[in-house]
Amino acid sequence: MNESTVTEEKILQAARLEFEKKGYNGTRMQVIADVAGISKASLHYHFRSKDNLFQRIFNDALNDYIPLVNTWKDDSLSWEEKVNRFTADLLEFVQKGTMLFIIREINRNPDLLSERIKKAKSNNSLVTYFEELNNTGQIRQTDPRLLYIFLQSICCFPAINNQMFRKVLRLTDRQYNELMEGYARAAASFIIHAIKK
Amino acid sequence: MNESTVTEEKILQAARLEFEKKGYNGTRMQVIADVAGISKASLHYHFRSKDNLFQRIFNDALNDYIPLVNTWKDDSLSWEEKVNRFTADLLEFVQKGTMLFIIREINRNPDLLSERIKKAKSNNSLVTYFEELNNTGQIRQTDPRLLYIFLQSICCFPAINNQMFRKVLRLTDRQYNELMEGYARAAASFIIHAIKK
DNA sequence: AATTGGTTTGACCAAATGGTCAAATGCAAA
DNA sequence: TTTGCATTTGACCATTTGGTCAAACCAATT
Repeated sequence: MNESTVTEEKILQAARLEFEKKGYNGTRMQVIADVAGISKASLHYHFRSKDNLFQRIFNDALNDYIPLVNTWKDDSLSWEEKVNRFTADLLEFVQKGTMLFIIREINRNPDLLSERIKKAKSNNSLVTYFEELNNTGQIRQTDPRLLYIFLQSICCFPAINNQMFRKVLRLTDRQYNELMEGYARAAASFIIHAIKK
Repeated sequence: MNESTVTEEKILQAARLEFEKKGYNGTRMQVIADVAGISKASLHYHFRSKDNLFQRIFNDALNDYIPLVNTWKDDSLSWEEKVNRFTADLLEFVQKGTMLFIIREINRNPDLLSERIKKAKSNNSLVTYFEELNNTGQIRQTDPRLLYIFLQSICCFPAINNQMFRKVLRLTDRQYNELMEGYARAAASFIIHAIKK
């Protein structure tokens, strides 16, 4: 890893931190430079502009997220086990705090998604999978698209809304962490009960 | 309604629009003034500062949201009917787009919630209600706090993440609206199946 | 008509902010 | 040692932005 790559790595790390915490509009190039331990001029040398740097960070985030939704085929697990694995995987990702970042920025500028989705695989594999379960009568008849939304909602929302949940439920950080400890399992169980015959 | 109140109403409406769409950091006082059809100086005459105006808008939003969670006692509906009403009420609110605003700003500055929650009623009425259902064995044993999170997630997340859902599910605006038409009922049904014995 | 008091505004200000540039620095090859 | 090239940086710039202020405006009262 040459010297330039090291600097750029430091920049990307700092930028990820700042953009995810403060959002595009709340982020200052000077702060990114400070956190990375370099000058603002150097920052602009490596990444031409704020938009440029942001694009990079945002795409990296999407790249971490999008593949998560495609873990439904290519193995012999039962659908219950697949739900278990999906909630576990998604919750682990979502806990990093990247989800609110993605949603916030997509909402600021919907075009951020448009290009990306166009070149994605043909169809949502979760939807296809549950359509099949529906057709073969293995689950209670449910619109697979709604199922997709329910799963995503239950997994993603707690991480996005944790400040509110913490306070409304009057939990200390410790108590909240304890509660979320078993969240993936509880969520999977909730979902499975909701759709099994 | 005197002349001054009219102006302030115009300002509040414009400010709500801007703050909800762009967030605190993305909002410009000049734009609020333009949308309200007055000068920036006049805007500052009525609301001392950006923070001041924002506080007002944010508190109004919270005031619309918080009471929604307390519709669980004081009537003779069955718990299934209460779930139905809750999802319907919450979804109606959430459709207005205020939810992402609230979450985004709380995340920017967690203190926005702290003061408010302290002077709220003693305990979350949904949690109390489902605790009772648990104790009297009317539903499948489930941590009522998790239940609270599940309900909120299923109702709130679609409105927050609609850009993503729309595109990932490859739906036109028309198709998406059709899908969301029956969302409240489908969500309630999903939840009821998940916890009934 | 003159006075008064609330309201509105154009002009202006200071600070913040993304971005540029020429000069300096360091380092490897010749 | 010198040359050449990538990297770094302090100084600087133009624009944006929240906020101020004195002067103008206007409706009601005297």
